[in-house]
Amino acid sequence: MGKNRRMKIARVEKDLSQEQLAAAVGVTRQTISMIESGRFNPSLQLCVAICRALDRTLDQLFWEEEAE
Amino acid sequence: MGKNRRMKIARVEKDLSQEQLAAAVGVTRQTISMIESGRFNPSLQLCVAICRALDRTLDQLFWEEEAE
DNA sequence: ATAAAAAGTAATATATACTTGACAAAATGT
DNA sequence: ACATTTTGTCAAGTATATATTACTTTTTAT
Repeated sequence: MGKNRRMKIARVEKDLSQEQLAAAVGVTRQTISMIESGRFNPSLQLCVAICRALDRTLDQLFWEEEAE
Repeated sequence: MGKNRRMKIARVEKDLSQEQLAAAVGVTRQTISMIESGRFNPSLQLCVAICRALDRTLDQLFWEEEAE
């Protein structure tokens, strides 16, 4: 569970503050903050809601290919 | 939150029982059962673990395009 | 340099994911 | 038809995601 830079970038590209994104997906600002800073494990539903708000898919924001 | 048929299909294609998949990802059989039958909201980490065990990505198992 | 907005973080509380144990129903193999 | 494996489901417990409130630090704008 590292930082989620992709999510932060997607949010900034959409010109949303953490608070605005939080309101859009129905959680608090703190929850968004902790997800971006990678120090917890959101539910699938929340991930999907974030993806829809930011016009991305799960793979684009939350999937990491493994090194080989 | 409907049934997750894609996950079940991917599991069967890999010839794994719910119990084997559960062991592979470190949860109980009941948890896998409830995810497949769509009556709860797994964590991102668990979704990722399931994807890795089944050689799929998040989009392949857990993303649904919206109708337009 | 100052003010305002945005973001990090901490403590306590609550909702819910997930476990454990157990039993029944359904599926599969012989 | 029977035995075995797999799956569905329930009740009660534990762990953790998320809320709430509040304070501090950083960023952005004037």
